Amino acid sequence: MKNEDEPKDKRLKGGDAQKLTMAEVAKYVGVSAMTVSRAFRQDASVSEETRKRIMEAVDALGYVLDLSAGSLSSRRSGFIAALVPSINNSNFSDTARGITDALENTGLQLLLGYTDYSAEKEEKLIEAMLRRRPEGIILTGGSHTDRARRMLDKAGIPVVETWEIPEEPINHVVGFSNSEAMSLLVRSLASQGYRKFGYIGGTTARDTRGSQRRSGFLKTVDELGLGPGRAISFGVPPITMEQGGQAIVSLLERWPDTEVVLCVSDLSAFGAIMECKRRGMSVPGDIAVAGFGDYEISSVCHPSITTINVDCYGIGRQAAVRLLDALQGSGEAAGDEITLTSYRVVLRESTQRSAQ
Amino acid sequence: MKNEDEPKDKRLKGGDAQKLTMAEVAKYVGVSAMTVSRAFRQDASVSEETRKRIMEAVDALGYVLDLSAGSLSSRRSGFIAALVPSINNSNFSDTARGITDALENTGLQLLLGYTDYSAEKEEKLIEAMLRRRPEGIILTGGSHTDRARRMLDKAGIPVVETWEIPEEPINHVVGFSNSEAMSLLVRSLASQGYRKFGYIGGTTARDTRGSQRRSGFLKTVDELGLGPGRAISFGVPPITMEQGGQAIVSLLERWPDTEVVLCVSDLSAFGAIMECKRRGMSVPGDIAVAGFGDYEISSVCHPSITTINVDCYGIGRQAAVRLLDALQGSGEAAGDEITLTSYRVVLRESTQRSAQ
DNA sequence: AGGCAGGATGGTATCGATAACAATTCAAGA
DNA sequence: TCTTGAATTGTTATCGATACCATCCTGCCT
Repeated sequence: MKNEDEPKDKRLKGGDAQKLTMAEVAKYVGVSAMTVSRAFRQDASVSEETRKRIMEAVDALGYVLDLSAGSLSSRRSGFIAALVPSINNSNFSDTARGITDALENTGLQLLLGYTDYSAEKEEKLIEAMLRRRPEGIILTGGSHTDRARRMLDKAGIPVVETWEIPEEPINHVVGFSNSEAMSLLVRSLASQGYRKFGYIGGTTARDTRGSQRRSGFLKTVDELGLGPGRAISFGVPPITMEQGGQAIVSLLERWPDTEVVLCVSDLSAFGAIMECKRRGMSVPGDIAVAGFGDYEISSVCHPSITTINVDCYGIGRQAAVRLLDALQGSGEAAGDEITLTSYRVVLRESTQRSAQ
Repeated sequence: MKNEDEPKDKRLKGGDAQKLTMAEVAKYVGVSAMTVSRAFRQDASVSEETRKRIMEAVDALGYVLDLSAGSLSSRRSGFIAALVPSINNSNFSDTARGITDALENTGLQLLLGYTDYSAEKEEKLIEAMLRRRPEGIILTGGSHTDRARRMLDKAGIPVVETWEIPEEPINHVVGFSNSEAMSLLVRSLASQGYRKFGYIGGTTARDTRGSQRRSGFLKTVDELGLGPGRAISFGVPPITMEQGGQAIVSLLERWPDTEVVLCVSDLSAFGAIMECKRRGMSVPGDIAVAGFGDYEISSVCHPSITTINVDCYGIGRQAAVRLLDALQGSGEAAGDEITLTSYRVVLRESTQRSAQ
């Protein structure tokens, strides 16, 4: 009764076999489609022997599970959406990596988008993502359009905002205060004896983390009684290394006696340092420079660059864990939490005071 | 007890509205679900007036289209899958950006995965992606497991391999010969007068592009009669800047008279240069260094780094265009094509021969 | 006037898997 | 021996949108 003499040699040809469905696998094995479906999950109750036979058939036929059908009936898309400003920025791609890694073996897949630092683009992306019915969504920053907030609210899925502490969080938060982190860097350098502080970075509303770092800088310089901070702005994000170089030139033209320059990110700091060297200035001899983010480049660069180390990977990882928690124990712990991630000052050569 | 029933401002207040369906929008407007469905497409025949009313209702109710349902019945997932070795590498994230940009306004969404330079991980990812029934798939490189090839073949969707020219292409190819590109760089530097060439990079099977560059180097040095090339290997990809620094130290210990060192990528070249400077050596005075990939860092660095510029963004963009072509004119031009992308030598300070 | 093209809209049957529940088997305990 | 229930498998009804075809209506041509 188990002899199936149907021809089964027309596989490996692609195209025609594409319409292979679970029911056909079931028929091939001699069970119901439901049993095949169960064989694909780990928790389901299927006898080892049946599962083995099914999996052999799956292999022989080259069947691939169709999740889009499955997610419709189970009402679980298996997606987590995440939006970052840019994937070219290694800080954010580290975060994306953290998310992906945390999602491993959960059956959830990451749907990644980049907003290009634009709230409008973010709004569009959020809508595009929600159309896929993600089970949760991770955002960068706390600045969103009204419509975006409404859509997120209505979607009824957990939301995690990352990389900063929004004034009005939507739901969960995993991040740190960019302003305080920058403040810490200022104080740290002040305690090394630096007095005349310059800053390179934008004020644009596009990059709220950048703005927060800037205001942290200005506030702290003020608090320390070190006169008004000297700040230079340049183009819109994403910031380039080259712009850092241009900016430090203007800054030093305007305030030649500046002792140390803090930059919104390591990338601009690197650009600034390289431009200085190109012009024959010594760093930190003539001018000290610090960055933010502790990119790989900063430890390798000569001089190595003083910076704030941020746990980019951990932000992603923890954001995903928050989401998973919210999805599992949905009944319990409905509280929106703020998870603070660590940062620390990394003093390196670029701000070393020469012994004198 | 009544109070207990009250919702305590729980986050999921949109929960009830979540089950909002197209049929309900239709009822609200007084049309059929089919008409609502049509209103969401641009080509469909719906009167302007009806569409306006529907869209107002969509807005008022906060309805969001459900693509997972749509893709099941239309049998078009709206996904394109792309696998890159790493998203932390800006060369590949540029490619991802190229793909995303080319997909804009096509109604297709990018499903991105990273293989971590592992064929096994690639195989798993391919399966995970195929479960979402992507309409096309973009891979990096031409080295895949047998099972991966079988799955791709059976999937019956267009495949584009990128970043190199595989010996046995699956389908479409968008890339360039890494070996020839490296060869061009060698010849170019030889014509500047360099004679003693060193190379930094791995031989690992994980990074086929790296291996190709290496063999291109060795072959060309040999062809030019410049003795056997001096090659140093180091750890597994993803290569770090720091490893570049370590590698050049070993290389110069072993072959102190080396005149110029070529690196598998700009990142290791940068690390090598910085390490030299740290040790008080001048680049290019004492040793010349060149990279591959023309990362942002190379033009900003001091000294700026000689490299091969690769059209990373264009690779992504063209790969996506190939895919779109294959999807549209599926009847015509079934031929698998190889699209060559451009590369060029960029001579910079790091290999400048001093006038003497 | 009649007829007909073509735009606008509705009705129904899917798409492929899974939830929910029913049915069956088999083993162990009363 | 009968009962009970856990383990395994089957049946049916969806999930929510869209393909496909039918219908209705308007306006224009001969």
